[in-house]
Amino acid sequence: MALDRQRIVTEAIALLDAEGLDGVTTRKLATRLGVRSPTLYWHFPNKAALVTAIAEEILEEQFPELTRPGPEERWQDWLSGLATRLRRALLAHPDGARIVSASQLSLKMAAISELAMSTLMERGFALRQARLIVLTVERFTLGFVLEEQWPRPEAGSGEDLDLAAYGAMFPTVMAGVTDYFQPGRTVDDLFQDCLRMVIEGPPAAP
Amino acid sequence: MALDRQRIVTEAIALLDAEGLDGVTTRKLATRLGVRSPTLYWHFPNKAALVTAIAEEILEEQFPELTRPGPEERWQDWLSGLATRLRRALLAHPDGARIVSASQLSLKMAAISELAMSTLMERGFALRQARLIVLTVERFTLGFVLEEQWPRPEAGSGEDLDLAAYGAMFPTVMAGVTDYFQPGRTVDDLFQDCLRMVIEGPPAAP
DNA sequence: GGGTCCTCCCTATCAGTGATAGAGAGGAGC
DNA sequence: GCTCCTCTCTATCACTGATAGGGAGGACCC
Repeated sequence: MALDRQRIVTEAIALLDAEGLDGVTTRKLATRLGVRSPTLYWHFPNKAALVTAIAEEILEEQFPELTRPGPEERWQDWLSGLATRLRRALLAHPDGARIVSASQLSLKMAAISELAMSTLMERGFALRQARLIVLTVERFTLGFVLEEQWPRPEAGSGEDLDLAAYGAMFPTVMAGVTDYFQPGRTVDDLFQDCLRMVIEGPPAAP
Repeated sequence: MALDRQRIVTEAIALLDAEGLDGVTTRKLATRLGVRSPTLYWHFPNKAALVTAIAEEILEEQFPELTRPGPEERWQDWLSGLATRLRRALLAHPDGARIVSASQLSLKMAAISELAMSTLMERGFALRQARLIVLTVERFTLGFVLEEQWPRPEAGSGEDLDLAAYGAMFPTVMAGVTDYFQPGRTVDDLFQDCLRMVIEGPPAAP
């Protein structure tokens, strides 16, 4: 099987799923491809370019095509769905947010921005407003998933002890966390609630 | 001069300022301190702990003390100021956002959250609402600066060419950028505008 | 005073990383 | 048949974070 960019990226993502971003080394990837590591440098100028290609692929998986809202659909709901798909893309692979945030000038990301901004303008927003809204939603989503994705589950160590001390020092934060995740709520709900605040606005100030 | 954590962190930040996060290696840092690199491992268990300490120091610089709003101050203005200080902290050193986002369980960050949430609750917000607002503002700010801070200015290469192609593919995005940075506007204004949207709510939907 | 422990820094060394130089196999096209 | 081009190889670099284990020197106790 010939070695081309697409096959390299596909295998890189498999390796990423297995070992996380830090596990994606040129040697391990080459071994998986039945090849020696310098070979990769014929297809990619350096590792950063490879990571960028991975980022594009991750986005592509979740956005095979970009669709505008239906005529009856509220722009708020449509934009919220777009952000949710973006988050899903970032969550679909370990360190997804780190990877996408490290990839500069992503074409797919730009295409998403283009779609969102032009859609908002069709709905009557001025250029500047459209840009503000889209930028805010995108960067919030990235920041959210970045923190959400941090601690690769490596349980075992003294976790409760830290949590107890933490709760003593920051009672309100602690109360907020435990209050929030009470019945069947998940981080997904948290994201949706925050996203709604960004898009629809915060609750009336008391 | 005795070597202690504080002196190591101070010198690490000087090195960070000079060479960026990737330039902060144990050897370079040790050389600056007049010491050999394994010595650092007596003071820090590993490099991640060092980076976390750097993150705490970066936040500490900008938040030597945490102050609540005055009785007449709108919570929106106070919270906006808090986020602005957070952004300033992240921007004060190269890769600041990367560093802080990579540091897990930052105590200073938790202290900031605690202050913000309890302040909002004093102003009448329910626990859950306070948490949503604070979380959203924090993660948005992190995401914003993370992207803002990306391209370490390394000009020279074919930059205009890319921009031209970019503009052809994504006209609305391009128009938004050029429209925005017209007269004396800067990224600071962009951040403030986005932040206002998060805190005060988006403009009335057309 | 003498012994013992602890703190702090050292030398030597490891495995692993991204990356480059330069050789060579093998097919395409003239 | 020759030449070029595409692709992969071996060999090697400079560096990285990290560990093992030794030793100087002060603190502290008998």
